[in-house]
Amino acid sequence: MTLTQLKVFVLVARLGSVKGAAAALGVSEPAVSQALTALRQSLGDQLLTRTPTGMELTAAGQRVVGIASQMVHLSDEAEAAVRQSQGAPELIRVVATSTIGHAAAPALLQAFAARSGKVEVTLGIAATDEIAALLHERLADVALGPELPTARNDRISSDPVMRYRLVIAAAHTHHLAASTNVAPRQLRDEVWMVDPEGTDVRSPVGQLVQRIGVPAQHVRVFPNQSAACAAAAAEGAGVAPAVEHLLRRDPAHASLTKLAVADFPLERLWYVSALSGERRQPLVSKLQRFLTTPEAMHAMHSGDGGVPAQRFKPPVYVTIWS
Amino acid sequence: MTLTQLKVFVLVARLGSVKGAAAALGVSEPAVSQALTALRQSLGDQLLTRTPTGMELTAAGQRVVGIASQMVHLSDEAEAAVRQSQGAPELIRVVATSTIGHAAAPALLQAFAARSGKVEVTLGIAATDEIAALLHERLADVALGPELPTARNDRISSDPVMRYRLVIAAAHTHHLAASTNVAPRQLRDEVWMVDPEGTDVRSPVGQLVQRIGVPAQHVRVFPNQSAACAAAAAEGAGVAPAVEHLLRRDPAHASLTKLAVADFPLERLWYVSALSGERRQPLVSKLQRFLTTPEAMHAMHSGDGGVPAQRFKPPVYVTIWS
DNA sequence: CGCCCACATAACCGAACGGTTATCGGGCCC
DNA sequence: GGGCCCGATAACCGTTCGGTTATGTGGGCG
Repeated sequence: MTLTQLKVFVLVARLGSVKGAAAALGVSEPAVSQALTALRQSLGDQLLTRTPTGMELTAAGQRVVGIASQMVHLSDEAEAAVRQSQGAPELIRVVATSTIGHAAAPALLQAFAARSGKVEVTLGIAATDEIAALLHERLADVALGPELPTARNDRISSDPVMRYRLVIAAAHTHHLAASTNVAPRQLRDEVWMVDPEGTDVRSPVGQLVQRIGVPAQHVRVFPNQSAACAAAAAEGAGVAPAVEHLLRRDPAHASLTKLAVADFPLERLWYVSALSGERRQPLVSKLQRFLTTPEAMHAMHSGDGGVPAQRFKPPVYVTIWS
Repeated sequence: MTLTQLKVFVLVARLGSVKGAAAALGVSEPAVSQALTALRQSLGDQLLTRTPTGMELTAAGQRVVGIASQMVHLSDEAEAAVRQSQGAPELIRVVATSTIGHAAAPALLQAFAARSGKVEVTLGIAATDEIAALLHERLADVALGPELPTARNDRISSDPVMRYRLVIAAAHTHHLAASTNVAPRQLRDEVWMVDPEGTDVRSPVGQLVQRIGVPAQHVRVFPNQSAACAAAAAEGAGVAPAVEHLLRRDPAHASLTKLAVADFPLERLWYVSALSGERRQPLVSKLQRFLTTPEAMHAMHSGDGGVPAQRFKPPVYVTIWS
């Protein structure tokens, strides 16, 4: 399997004709035909068959053409990436879960970048179980979020870097606001206002929602925790799980109270995760060390703004529904 | 640039050592070193530089290693795809926007598959502006949804296949339920209960929300239109834009009414889109023809169930936040 | 029937790929 | 300063790749 062979295959599949592909590539017809034969042999399938009306994809060919097309696309992209980053600063690509990614990471990473000199930091948001894949595919260098399960023999290491407390926020007018001892089960019929991480069964909030047995239609998802808190404050009903020290600097803070739910505040840890088996990028270790410094703590509590986070939503995907 | 060169590069980057990579691959050290040199020349960047502690990625190398890793991954995947689909049925991969994907497409595609014999149909959900990319990358064969803008010189053709009417549903107890003439602007302060497509500014509902100027915190997103309608019915407040004929067979139908909003019901069309410049897959044309038949109309109105739709959320991505 | 069109195959060729062994060169460390 | 470790380079070699021209082969169609 060769990139040029793949390129030829994709073109023939598109045009439905060897002749057409040859013309498009400016080479002779047998050249195309041969490239196809070679690919056929190396993959063990005809990929394309002759029909009266042109060339048609086999079942396997249909599956392969999408993959091949992307490989071709990526080879172009690699060249573009090099051209574009000649002399560019060092790059560290951080991915975080929703809560930390919106509320804490921007300020933290800005402080880190400012302190490290010529460094470019990017920040993406993803669900917990996407994060492992992103690290493995080297689409992200390091992740901030809950501890990643070290499933099978994958080589991801998670180290705790920061302690936080999860509280249940609600409006002052909430019917449980005055209670001094709320049982978690009492919250089952509340409307839960959560950020996207709240739908992630591997996050603390997601697990909580699941454990209590909140019905799905009572869970309202907001783009971030701040919006969820604002809604809880505005509507005067419903509960919004929130990170205590982030809540404190939230605009809605004044009109919210923490419910006295048993077991709360919940003590949890944020972890920094990266591929461990291999040589860690120097910047990754540097970031990890930075996150445990008082300077980082201060940056998180004081600042907002900084490196903007965006949903990890690239234009194109690799593997389709499988 | 060769696949084996990329494989070598990724391995060296991981291990931070030429020697280690050579050992891992079971080849001599110069073989690895040379592969690296060749890649360096073809890309025009050092990619990896020697340091006292091992090999370190350059700025360009950092960008390339993720891309290279995926190309290697994809080459494996291509082989797996062939093995897995020897003798498998023909495949047609449909992508649809949220509304049609959940409510109409499953029944339609099931009817199509049943009628066509040995065919495998998969259905994915994506936002309008992801769809064009998915078609271009050949990750989907055909799309159902709104008309796709024929931007630049891209070769996507959109053809109308089905007419539908958009209505504004609300609970019988809604304060505007009895009005016989509601101006759109009156709905600005309502809570809008929408499916994910409602957040897509290129969908009819998204445009409506934007045009009326509904503030973001008044938009509640539900996993599908049926859930949004159920919430509107249950809460007795808020409005849920819905497709009229799909609403008719919705469980919440009995407790909902259509508001008499000016300009409503809105007449719209669903389109089927595919790459046009190239040879169209026979199955795609077949599906397109099928969708205009009375049989398809009947399937959509009667059935639910069928081909299950899932969010287009693969494990791995191609392009990073750029 | 035989022509024609389009893909496949054959035979051939230069260049690149992927591998080897041997040698050079540049930091670290004793 | 002298090893020593590790990567780069040199010289060499067989195989594959990607291309050519020439020659099958097989299915519509006049």
